[in-house]
Amino acid sequence: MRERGVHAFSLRECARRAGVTHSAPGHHFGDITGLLTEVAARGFERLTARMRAERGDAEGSSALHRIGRGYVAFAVSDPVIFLLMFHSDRVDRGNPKLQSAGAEAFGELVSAVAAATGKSSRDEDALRFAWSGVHGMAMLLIDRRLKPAPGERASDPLALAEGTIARIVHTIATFR
Amino acid sequence: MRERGVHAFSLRECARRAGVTHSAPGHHFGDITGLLTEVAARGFERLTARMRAERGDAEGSSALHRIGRGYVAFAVSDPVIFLLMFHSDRVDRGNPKLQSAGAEAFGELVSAVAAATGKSSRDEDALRFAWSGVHGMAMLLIDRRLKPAPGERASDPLALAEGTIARIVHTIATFR
DNA sequence: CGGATGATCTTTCCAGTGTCAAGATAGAAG
DNA sequence: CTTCTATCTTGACACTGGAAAGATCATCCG
Repeated sequence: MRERGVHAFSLRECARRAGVTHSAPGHHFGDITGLLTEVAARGFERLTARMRAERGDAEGSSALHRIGRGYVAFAVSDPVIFLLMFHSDRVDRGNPKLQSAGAEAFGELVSAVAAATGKSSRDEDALRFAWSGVHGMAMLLIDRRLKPAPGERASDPLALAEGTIARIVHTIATFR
Repeated sequence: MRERGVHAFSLRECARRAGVTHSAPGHHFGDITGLLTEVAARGFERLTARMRAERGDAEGSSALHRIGRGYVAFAVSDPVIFLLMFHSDRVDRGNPKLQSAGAEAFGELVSAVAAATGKSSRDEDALRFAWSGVHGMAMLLIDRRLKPAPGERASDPLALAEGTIARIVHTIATFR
């Protein structure tokens, strides 16, 4: 999948590399959607882990900044899986494991936003704002749609995100 | 494509519905990537038209708000094509027609951001912030990942975006 | 010990797919 | 009247996902 994109992924090639016959995968995952759904679910688990690691024990708006950085970093480091997780029409969105893995990742964002706003009750507006900004950043970076400003180094795509993330966090921290 | 997603699109079924034989499309578009690329390019032309129509003759930060609304509205009204345009691995990103159509759509955003900031020189930070926010909003709405706040009607997905777009625009208008 | 059970994988088959090469058709150009 | 070009067809090939049926084998239970 990483080599040639989701569309080029094939059960048979997958089985070949695993050293089994072409219908062994079908036995374990039902069909190709089942397999991709499992891969996506594990992707969400990895996203959660990445965000937690990046957050560490940070508090306040620093926590949100780091969660955002972890989110974008994960997307950039594994773009094909990230796209599969969020925007592929080849996964089963109703799958319970996928849903709960997604919800857990989302929970990290919720708690970080709460840390940044200092509010006890969930602020849906702040959540939407934060998620949209960070997710859009991730998607645009994946597609290499953002160009470095004049004088800015482009070597690390994450560096391009840093300023925007800071701006998002700052805006949220001053939400009223 | 709209009926069953990009992954289920088939040249042969396409030809069947067009009333021609299975390899007529190949003659016109080379291969399936060529056809999808053409569809994506026309998608960008429609996106541009949609944003222009929504902007009308608005000026200042109102212009940016409307451009953002047009962007999101297009994405929500034709999600499969929007996804194809931005994040499919089945289009040829190097295609000149696709690139120029994309650049023209981007130009609308650039000019709207300039209108909102009032700056004459292009502000890359503001651009990134605006584009990330609006694009992320569009993607999350497409995937139905945003839930209405308590007491908020969910009937129209665009309504969920309105507040966030306003917040983005306001933040940009006060960029310094 | 010995049979039942269930998990894992294989074999075989089918309809469907993208792509290619070669040919047909027909209108326009000269 | 010939040539050219665009459009499409015919026929073939290797590949795909999936279904059905069977093989192998460890484990459990009496």
